[in-house]
Amino acid sequence: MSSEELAAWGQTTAAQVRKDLSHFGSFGKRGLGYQAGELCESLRTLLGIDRSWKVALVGAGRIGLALYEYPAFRSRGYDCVAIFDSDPEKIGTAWGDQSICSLDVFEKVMEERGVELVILAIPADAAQEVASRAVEAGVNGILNFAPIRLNVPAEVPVEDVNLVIELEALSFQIKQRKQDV
Amino acid sequence: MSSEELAAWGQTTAAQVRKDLSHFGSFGKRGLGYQAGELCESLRTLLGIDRSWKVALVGAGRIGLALYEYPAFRSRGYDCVAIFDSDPEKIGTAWGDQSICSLDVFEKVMEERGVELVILAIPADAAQEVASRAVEAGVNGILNFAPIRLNVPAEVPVEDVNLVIELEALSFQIKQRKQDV
DNA sequence: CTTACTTTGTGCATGTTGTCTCAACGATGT
DNA sequence: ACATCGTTGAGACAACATGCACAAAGTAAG
Repeated sequence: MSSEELAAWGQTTAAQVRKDLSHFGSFGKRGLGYQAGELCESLRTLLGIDRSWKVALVGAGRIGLALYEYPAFRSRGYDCVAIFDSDPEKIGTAWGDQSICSLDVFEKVMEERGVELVILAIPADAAQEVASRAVEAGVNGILNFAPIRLNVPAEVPVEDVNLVIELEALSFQIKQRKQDV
Repeated sequence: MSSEELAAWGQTTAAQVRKDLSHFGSFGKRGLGYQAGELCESLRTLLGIDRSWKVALVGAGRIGLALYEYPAFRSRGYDCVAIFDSDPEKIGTAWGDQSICSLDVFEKVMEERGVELVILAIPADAAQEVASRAVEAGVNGILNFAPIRLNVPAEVPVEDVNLVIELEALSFQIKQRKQDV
């Protein structure tokens, strides 16, 4: 597969593909292109997705449920090993093979089950506190759905997913294009 | 409110705040700072979020439900005026005040209700077809949760939300930091 | 009025990112 | 063996974003 082909696939340019890949090493053969399977495997290793990760889900609301049931999740090696919620009515009930835990036992469960990633699917006003406790408990990274900027040490990466901002970005782009015309 | 204060709030530098704002005009008063309410209003207008948008939700699965029930949605002016699904068992049932429509009447409903934005919360293999039909029906923008790169004309903006990529980005960052140490 | 203080908006210098171009290299065919 | 073709990897260059520093401008106090 040539860089040209990869570029078409990823909506970018051939030069960009080659530069990005060469940043990590030399994967291609001149005159021939890249060996797809081999390249894929190398990239998986480089990206750290050649293994499975232990994930805890905080927040058993609708967003939490949608994530928990999302098939691509497990198939890509993200194993949900714990679910937490603060609602007493939910605690003790189960989703699939996971029973929902109280936040009172957060630290204990996190350590026992060796959680590496935390997904925050809770309201903004509770997110910072849970994030801090997760960091304290030694978590490696946080995926944050709450609409606030988490304050955590720089060595703990945070990825934010903010649906409202996504929609607002769309609105802005639409407005821009209408004005251009 | 000074640019310094705004910068701390948004985790950036004062110079960055001033430069970004000055890109759109001159909002501040020297020696005084920015008048928060006024600035907010100006930005809302500039971003195109000073009005409400008519949204159609395609896909009445768990992700669709989570989005539909997300309170920040409506409170920010995104009004869901239609829900579509391909599952015959869901068609005709209702969520709140919206009954779920068949994709057979997609074009008709889109026009009747004046839909401006489409949210795709459906599997990857159905997303491209619906996206094309939405463009054909004159949609202004697409928020895409399906894990594929949609092929649409450049004048229709698309925002992608890909949860797996988000997690993989986290995995990569974690791996990087562990190696640095 | 004048002086001291605060804060913006912008020119400039620096670093990062994306694009173009081309020599090096491997494969293929004569 | 040799020439030709196709493709990579890297260096040069342009475009862009970021951070710094300062003049301009406005406030406040004596």
